Amino acid sequence: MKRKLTLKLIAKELDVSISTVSKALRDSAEISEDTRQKIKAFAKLYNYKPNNIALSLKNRKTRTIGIIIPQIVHHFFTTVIRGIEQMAREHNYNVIITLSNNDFDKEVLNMELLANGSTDGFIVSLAKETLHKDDFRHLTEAIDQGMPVVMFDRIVDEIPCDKVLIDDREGAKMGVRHLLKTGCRKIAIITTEDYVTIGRLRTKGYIEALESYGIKIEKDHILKLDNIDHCEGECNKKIKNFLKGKDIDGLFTVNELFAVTAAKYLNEFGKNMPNDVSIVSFSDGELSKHFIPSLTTVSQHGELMGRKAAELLINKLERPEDEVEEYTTAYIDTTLIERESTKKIKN
Amino acid sequence: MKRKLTLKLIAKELDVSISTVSKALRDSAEISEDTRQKIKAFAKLYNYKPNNIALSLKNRKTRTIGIIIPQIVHHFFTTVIRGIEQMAREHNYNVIITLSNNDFDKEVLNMELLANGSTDGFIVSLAKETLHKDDFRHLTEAIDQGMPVVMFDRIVDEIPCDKVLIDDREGAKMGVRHLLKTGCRKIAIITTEDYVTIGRLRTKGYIEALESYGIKIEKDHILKLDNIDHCEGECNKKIKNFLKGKDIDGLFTVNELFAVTAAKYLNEFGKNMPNDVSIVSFSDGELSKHFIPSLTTVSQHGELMGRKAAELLINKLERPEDEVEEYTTAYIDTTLIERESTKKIKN
DNA sequence: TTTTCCTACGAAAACGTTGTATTCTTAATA
DNA sequence: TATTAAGAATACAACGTTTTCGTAGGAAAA
Repeated sequence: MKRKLTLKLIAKELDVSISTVSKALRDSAEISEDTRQKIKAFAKLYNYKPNNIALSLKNRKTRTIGIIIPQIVHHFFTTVIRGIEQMAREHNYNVIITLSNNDFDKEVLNMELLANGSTDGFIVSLAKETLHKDDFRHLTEAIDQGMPVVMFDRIVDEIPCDKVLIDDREGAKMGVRHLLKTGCRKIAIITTEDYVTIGRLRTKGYIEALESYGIKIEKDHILKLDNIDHCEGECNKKIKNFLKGKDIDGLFTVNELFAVTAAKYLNEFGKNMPNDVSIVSFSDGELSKHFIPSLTTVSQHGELMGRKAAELLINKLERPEDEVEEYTTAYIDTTLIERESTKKIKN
Repeated sequence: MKRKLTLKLIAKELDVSISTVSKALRDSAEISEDTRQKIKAFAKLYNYKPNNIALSLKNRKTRTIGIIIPQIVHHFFTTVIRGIEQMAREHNYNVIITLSNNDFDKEVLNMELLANGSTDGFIVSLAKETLHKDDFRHLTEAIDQGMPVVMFDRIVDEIPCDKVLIDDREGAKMGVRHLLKTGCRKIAIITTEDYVTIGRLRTKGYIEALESYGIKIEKDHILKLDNIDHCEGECNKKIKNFLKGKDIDGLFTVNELFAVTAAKYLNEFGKNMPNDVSIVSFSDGELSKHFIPSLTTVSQHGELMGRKAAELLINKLERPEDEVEEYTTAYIDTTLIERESTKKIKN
């Protein structure tokens, strides 16, 4: 349990000053070849590594990116994290992840904690409760203090900062259009209440797609659920009731979970997929891929979002002091991944 | 873009010394009631928060736990992280997560990086490549330097440190026994090569369960695959060939992915689950829950593992200097979660 | 011999804290 | 009146770096 090696210890050991050691290790020309070699050899032998914390303090830079997300047991978020991590690593940044559990207070706490010197900037996806509460002081405060912030996925328009989004409206439109192209005309949607931005936008895309085909929107073809991340008990029941005896030939859902839950009940009702009912789901994940039938999805490319978010943040962190403030909103393209839950398009 | 408030700034503003400010804020009796109130009011007004980095440097403690895992897009690992995060938060610790991508070099790099003052200790699940290479110098080095290390799930016995495991052998035994109890007698297993500890142990459990029922082990009932985390292309083919025309009535797999992949082919071969073939899979996740039929699984309670790992680490971090070194290996119980892919036990 | 200029190193400050030691008042005691 | 005690504030060192500035000593130039 020996103490970590520091410049001071090396200096004492080799009987030179701390400055000399520091300079030698950084290959300063001020130090003679001899001394430099001696010091470097010693440092290497005993595996000296500069202390990160001390460096952070000195440079007032941590080279650390803070991520604040609602939850981690969630395929989409993990892919985003993977993207962020990649990009960060490529630029020699570290990553700290904190979870808000969709809780407003915890989100605020996490931000304060990370803002106290631990990170140089944030990548945030807002907690459901925060969106609901419409209280963003913690964000504006961080920004005011000069902390660059990048929001992704669950964002709020008013905050002046970089944003990374997918075009939820376009994505949903593409998904629903695919159902239309394969011949579906009675298409239902399972989505979220409107205060969840992504749910609202995806619903909008659904509506626009139908309208572009001149199809009237039926209110009872739309099911809005409370939560976008879980679906248990009550939620299951709502989906079951919604589908029971409904005369539809297509279903669009804003996430995988709603899709597989719906599929389960459709199965029970003796419907065949894709022949009786075709399904397209937003969010491409493990469930869609391995479900039987495998689900056609609108992939949101979380990894790319993560990479983009990290890129924007790093740009901000490394821009020259005097550069003018400018905020970007980047859109990541969605892709339709065709699988077994939809019919082939006829030529 | 105003500068962050520091003790120094407050001191200048209120025309007192830095020490006075520090003491006032920490409610030292040395400072008069008057001054104390004045300083605290000012600090509160301008939302002063002590700088974490400076504190870390001063205390030579970061109150940060480093997590090093092979990958994050993985349900089990995310549940473990959630557990660690919970426990950490409860004890006022932060969490830094780094990914090795199952790459030995990256694992070493991450450890070195985090060891340079960023964290007080590690929670590690080893990269596949590390296990394969059998090179653990980075671990022993960290431990030698006084960094507490806790390993979980993908561990190696020789390293002296705390460990959190599930009893893979027992868990597999329980799963296979369940198949036996529901009447299966011709049970196959899809597992990994033996150098993956968890695969080896689960295979062992499978064998022991069969032996306890006096059933002979058939070599061609055992399929060993290379990778435990992915299953694509080549791997799919192997599973398909393995199952094709095989006369079995039960199947045990060491993870969900193998299970659903197998289920897909069994479906294709016209087998009904659970009537023709029953399936039990290790690792309880989203796939098992939502698959049709939903899968009976051996749940490994990742969250509990995470909590336990964090608890062990925090204990080490906060034990008195002179306490004797002692290493614990904690076992987290597995649970059988009965679903639709197995038959009911007859009374 | 004196001055100038390198070379090779060291001292010290700074980053933001905290805790120990010290100083300076003022009031109480002998 | 001189001494002491307390109360209230400050100085300083330390955590581990980097960097600016300073300087000793010797060689070259005048």
